[in-house]
Amino acid sequence: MISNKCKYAIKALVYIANNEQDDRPVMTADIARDQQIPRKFLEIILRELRNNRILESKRGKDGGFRLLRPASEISLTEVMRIIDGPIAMLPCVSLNYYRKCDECEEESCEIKAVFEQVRDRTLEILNGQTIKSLTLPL
Amino acid sequence: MISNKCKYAIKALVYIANNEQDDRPVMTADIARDQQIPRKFLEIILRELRNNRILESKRGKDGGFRLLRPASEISLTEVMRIIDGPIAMLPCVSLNYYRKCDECEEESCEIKAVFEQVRDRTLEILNGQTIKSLTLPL
DNA sequence: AACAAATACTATCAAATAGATAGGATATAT
DNA sequence: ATATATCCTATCTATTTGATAGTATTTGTT
Repeated sequence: MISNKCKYAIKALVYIANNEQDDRPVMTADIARDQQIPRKFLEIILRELRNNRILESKRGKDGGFRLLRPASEISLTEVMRIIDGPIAMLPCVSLNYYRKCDECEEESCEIKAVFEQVRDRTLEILNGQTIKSLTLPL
Repeated sequence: MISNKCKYAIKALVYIANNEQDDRPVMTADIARDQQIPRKFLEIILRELRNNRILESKRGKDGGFRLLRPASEISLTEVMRIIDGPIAMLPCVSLNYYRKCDECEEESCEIKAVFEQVRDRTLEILNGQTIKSLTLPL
């Protein structure tokens, strides 16, 4: 399962992508209202995405958030890794958050291979998706 | 990520399958020692698997656990669902633990389709795996 | 009957994570 | 100046994760 936080992050980014026709940044309050995301929680998420160079922010009146890159260059996996960490089902099989298991030697691990397969199939799908590909068609 | 508990459950079942040549049940203490799983925690896991009709137990001297069915008829997904619950990445996309999202209408959900794909590819792999297929070749 | 050895059960417990909320500081357009 | 937005810090509750302790019960053996 991905966390609610991660789901909110993805939905917020898609919302921003869908509403960036003019050059005014998108406000937290608008996203929160339209996507039914708790406003203060969303603030934290958007700031985290900004700290990770997915968004840029503008403070003060007429402030808000804008994508720092084209939506087509923000992959779903990148967002998921920022918010939730590993995508793989086992730490010892994670590409970006690898951690050795305490209790088993990997050479003799019976279950590692299966979860490597799951990881590969999952990434095939998720790597192909970007914020752009999740937006509404024009 | 699957939980440690789930990883332990799978490893314990594979261990039991690998050690059931004679008809003596396999003891918690042996599994815990050989697989480096905390013993008391393992007790809880094995009891849970017994309550879910994966294992049968025998108490008292020479007691222990045995598979209730052939290893080839215990799928990996069944075990994972017992211990960890849903396999899907979103509740609204889970086959066995479906739950509607609070904040969005599914017809207009932008991210549902992707996670349905991930679910299908994941299940293709995991459904094909059984405790038998994870055991050591003879 | 006594004993040893195994699971069954109940009750906790600590740490981490999830999912937020509150309140004030700071920046900016008008 | 003022209104409005993000920024930041602190806090909070509930749940989950991962586990431990201690006792009850069952069973095979002597």
